[in-house]
This record gives sequence, structure tokens and C-alpha cells, in this order.
Amino acid sequence: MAATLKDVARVVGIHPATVSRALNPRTSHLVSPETVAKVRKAAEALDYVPNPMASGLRTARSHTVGVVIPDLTNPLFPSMVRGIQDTLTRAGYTPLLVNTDNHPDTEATVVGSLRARRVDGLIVATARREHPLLAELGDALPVVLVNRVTESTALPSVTTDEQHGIRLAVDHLVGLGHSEIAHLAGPTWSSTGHERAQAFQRAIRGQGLTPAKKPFPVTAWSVEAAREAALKMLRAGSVTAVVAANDQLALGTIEAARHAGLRCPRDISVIGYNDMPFMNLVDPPLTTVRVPVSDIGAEAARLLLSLLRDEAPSPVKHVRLTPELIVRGSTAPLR
Amino acid sequence: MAATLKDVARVVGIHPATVSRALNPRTSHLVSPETVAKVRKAAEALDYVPNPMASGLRTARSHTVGVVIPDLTNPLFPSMVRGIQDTLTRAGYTPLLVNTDNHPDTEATVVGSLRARRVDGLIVATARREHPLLAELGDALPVVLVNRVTESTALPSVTTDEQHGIRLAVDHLVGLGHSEIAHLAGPTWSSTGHERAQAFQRAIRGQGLTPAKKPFPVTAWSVEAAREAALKMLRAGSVTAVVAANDQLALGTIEAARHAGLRCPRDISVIGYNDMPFMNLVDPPLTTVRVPVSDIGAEAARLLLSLLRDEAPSPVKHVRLTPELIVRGSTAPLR
DNA sequence: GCTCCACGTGCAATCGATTGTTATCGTTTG
DNA sequence: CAAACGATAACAATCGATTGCACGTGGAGC
Repeated sequence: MAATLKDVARVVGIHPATVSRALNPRTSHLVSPETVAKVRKAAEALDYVPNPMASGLRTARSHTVGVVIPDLTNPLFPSMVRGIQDTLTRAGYTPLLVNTDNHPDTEATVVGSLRARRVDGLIVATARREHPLLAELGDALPVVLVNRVTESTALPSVTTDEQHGIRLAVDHLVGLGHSEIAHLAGPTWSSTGHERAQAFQRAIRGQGLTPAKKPFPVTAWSVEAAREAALKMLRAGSVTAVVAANDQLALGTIEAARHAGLRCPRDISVIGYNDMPFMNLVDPPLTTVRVPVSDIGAEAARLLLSLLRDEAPSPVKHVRLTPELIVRGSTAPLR
Repeated sequence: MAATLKDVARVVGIHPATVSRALNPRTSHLVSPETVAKVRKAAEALDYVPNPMASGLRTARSHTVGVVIPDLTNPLFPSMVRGIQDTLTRAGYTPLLVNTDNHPDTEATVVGSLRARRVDGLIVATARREHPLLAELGDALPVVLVNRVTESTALPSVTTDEQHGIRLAVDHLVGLGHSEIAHLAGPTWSSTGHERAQAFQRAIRGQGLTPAKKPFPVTAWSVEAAREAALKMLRAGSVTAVVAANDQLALGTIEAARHAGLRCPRDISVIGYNDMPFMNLVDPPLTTVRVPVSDIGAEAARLLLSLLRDEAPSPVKHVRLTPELIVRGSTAPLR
């Protein structure tokens, strides 16, 4: 049905190989300009579209990139995926999206299916601090980590400056007069959870305060997990403000506070992290650290593309973007 | 690097063609059980994974499906996409996701890229009532519409019962004592906008009421567009309740009401449609018609898979799922 | 007037899997 | 005893694009 190189060649009256060279920008200098013009015209007329399976078979490159995320329905990821998609597509690559649901087994399966599809590279948003699989993958094909990183191996990554983000949050609260500030930490297996917790300690000490008791890490990045942990935290001691490790945890904290008879922001201030969609419309509108999610995706795609282009192995590169504080209604001056 | 059929054949000491037949469940009956067993073992040992580009080239099937959505960052779609992904993946197909941003030109481009990739079929969530491109596509390959349908041509589809959903909303409001109920309609180019508007008229008349003045269609499914249209609507006459054509429009309506000095639900009740994530956390928690978004996706994928399997053209099939009313805080009895 | 080179193009092999046709073998049967 | 048969498996062609190599032509240089 669809036209092939041979069809174009027949129309122009030349050999298919010449048509191939003429149409490929990298080799078209080998063909006379007149022939190139004729080939272009004929290809256009036949609406010739190269068959990626044929060229992929020959060149062993699929022009396809695997994108591994925990779960597309987590509102953090759609923007990131858009950033990735837009950048990859513009460069002629097709992203293949898979979800791991944060299960290492599922991850192994879906990554397997990506490799079966012969993806040229991977963008991985599911890194854990300990993550043996990633080391393996990094040896086999270009891999870029987004958002989270791993300690298992050195891989290029695009992340944000957690240190800075958390400091913005803490400084904001201190500026409002708070001194009894607690951190509801993310899962410790996640680099973001870990780094934000450390950044919190540093920021607090930087303000001449002492960290509230012990850290309160949750087991999952979910509203439900946060609710329970926050309840314990609130019972554990007097706290007038909470820096949550992400927006879900902040929402859970607010619910827990409400459950404990505290009103936010009147009795307790809460700050989130990420600024997911609709966080301006929840009750109360959430003060949060905004992460340039779409840019992270775009940057990761660019990084991977550069890896795919270069033959020579380049030094492992880390890109860090800067978050900003968005002040809304969930934080208020200490009364 | 990776093992091929030939490698497996060499290990077993037979011809590659036989290995191919042994490994393919559809042809393995042509090979003796003992050979099949030996082949399976060798394939396992070499960790042979078939090259989809090679088999796709030969069979002219990519085992790939295009999924065309307006915009992944619209919270309605991630769930739908998950439903599609999970179902397709289980069946050995890989979804290729593209965004059109509701631009027909962008759509033409991205659909073009899908066809260049030789997708075996399409799942399209961007149908407009007038949509010439869809007729063309439907002739060229299997296409299933989701959520929205078109009048340009008859294509299989998976949608919800708008009639029923809107009736649930209207009946709820009437039950609360409202009689001056308006509809903030979606764009008329969208079948959902159109059908919900018609369903509204019917439901109102079914309650023995008269529809409030004229319809108020917005130009886009956005909070901003809704805000403006809702302002005009509120000025146009007394209204105690609004059925919005989707959640974004409901949010815009609530903002407009607030701007006009009305409190929701005290002075005005508002109902949304879809029940996007976080609609339980906005202020006030949104009463809305919940659509089984993930099921829609899964059902569409199943429908497409059946089309891909059958050689014989089957009659065009339409699946309709039933929505339900979720009552929250944005509706209250008429005072 | 000859060699040599550069340029443009053709030729043919190749990527890995699939599939229609053919060959082989052991067995059965008239 | 030969032909026929069924079951396996080998052979070879094919899908469409790419690419190393060979070939021919025309022009430059001596």
C-alpha cells in the first residue's frame, strides 16, 4: 500500500540506494543536487514515508526512548512527561511510556518490555537510593535519571536544588515568626525524601534553631500515609509549622491537623513541595515550593538526546534546576 | 549483542526457520514437541528476545497503537491513559501517546507521525462533531473513539451515558428545592458539550421546569473561559443552581460566583462533571458526576484489540458506560 | 594524449524474522 | 516391492532501508 524507496526509485529512474542517500541529510552530499531535487519531488508526490522498521532493522536503532515513571495518575508526572514528549518528538524520537507503580518487580518487567522493543535510551523517574537494576541498565544503554537519583551508580540526572527549596520554605516560616517547625519526611528509599530531610536539618540549624525531636518519615508518597504519620507527629510535641516533603504529604498533614482539632493556617502552618496542579484551589490554598516539572522533563530529554548523538562517552553530567516558593493560604504568621 | 534466531538455531543444531515456528504459538504445532522443548530451553539460556523490527518488517504489523489525546496535563486523561496502557500492554501491544492541544493542525502532524511509525490502530480522544480527518483515518486503519464521538463518520466508540449523568445532576438539584437551574455548556464542537446541553434541556423539561433563558456555551474546556461565561450567565438572570458541563467549568463558575459576591453553596449550588482527581479537596468540595475514566480507557483498548484480531470487518460497535453522582459540598438545599 | 582523481551512481549484501515450497525419512498399503 | 503418505525440517525468498565497494565518466594535470 504505502510507497517504498523502490517505488520512488522507479519513478525517478534511478537505483533505490541513491534515493536512500538523497533523502538522508547525512548522505545527501554524495548525490548530485539535481538528483536530490528530483528524488525529493517524487517522494513528495508519492507521499513516501520511510519505514522505521526497515531502517531500524538495518541500523539497529529504533529512534525510540523508554520513559519509566511510577504512575501517570500521580499529578506530578503528566507535566514532566509532556516536557519529555515535546522535546523528544521534535528531535524525531518516539517516547514509550511505562508505569512501575513503585514496584521493583513491575519495573523489571516493564523495563524488560522496553528493551525488547529495542529502545535507544531510557529516562527513568523511579530511581531509589539503592537500585541495583539501574547500574545494569546504565552499562547497557544511555540512561538519564529525572527527579530522583540513585547511589548505586553514577548516572546523568536532572533534578532540582532540594537544599534551596527547603531553605526557602524554612526561611518563609521563620519569617512568619515560627520556631517550632517540624518536617514530615518522604520515604527514606527515595533520594528526594532523604535530601529534603537533610536539607531541613541544615536549614533549621542555619536559622539558629534546633530541629524538632526526631524525623517523621512516611512509608509512601501518599495522602493516606501522611495522615497517619502527621497524627503521630502532632501528638509527639508542640509544633506550629510543618514543612512536608511533598504536596501529598502536606495535604495529609492538613487533614491530620483538622482531625486533631487544629485549623490551618490559624493554628498550624503547612508547606508542601512540587506545586502540583490544583494546589491553588484546595482548602486552604497550599503554600508550596514550586518545581519546574515540565522543564525537568525537557532538560532530561535534551540530555539523553545529546548522549544518543555522541559516540564518545562523555563525562556524567548532572543538571540542577532551581525551585521557587509559592506563598498561598496554608501559612500564616505565628499568633 | 543480543541473541537472534540464528544463534538459537545454531545451539540446537537446526534451521532458524524451525526455531521461529517452534517459538510462535500459532505455528508451534508444525514442529515436533521434542524440538520445541529443546528450542525453548536454548532460547531461554541465550535470553533470546525476538526483534520487533525484524518481525514487523516481515509481517507489516508493528504491534503498536497510537493514542491521541488533547493534552496529558488535563487531569481527565492520565487515568484514561492508564486504562489503555494496562490493557494494551497485557495484550502485547505498545501504546504511542501523542497530544494535539486541541489544534487540528497539530493533530494532523502527530497523527502523521503515528502513521509513519506504522501503528496498527488508533484510539482517539480528540473527536470533534465535524471531523473530516477521522473519516479518512477510519478507512485506513482500525480506529476507536473514546469519550467524544464524531458525526462525520461511523466509528466504534466508548463513551458514557451523558443523558443519564446530566439527569442525575438535575434531579439532585431539584430534590434540593432548586428550580432556577442553568447549564454552563461545553464547546459546541464537542459531542460531549453538545449532548450534555441537550440532555440538560430534556432533564429540565422532564422535571416540568422550563430551561433558564438561552444556553451559555463556553469556547474552551477551561477554568478561565468558564469564569467569563459564568459571569455573563449570572448577570443575565436569577439562578440558584448551575450544572456545569465539566469540572473545570464548575470551578470557573464557583470563581465567578465568588467574584459576583455569591457564596457557594450558600447562595448558589454548582455541579461538575467527570470527577477529576482532587475535586474532593477543592473549596468547596465539588459535587460532580463521576465518570469511570479508567474503565473507558480499558474498554476502548479491548475494543480496538478485538478489531485488530478479526480479519472480517465487524459491525461498528458502541460501548456506553454509566456515570454516577458524587454529592459533596458545592450543592445545598435552596434557602 | 595519457594517467589519475573525484564525483555520482549502481550493485549486492545485510539486518532478523517469517512463510511458501521442497526435501527427507520412516511407515503404511495396494 | 513400489508408490503414496504424513510428519518434520530445511531451503530460499522476502519485507524495506542502508552502506561498503566497484564502476564509469569527465575533467584536471603533466
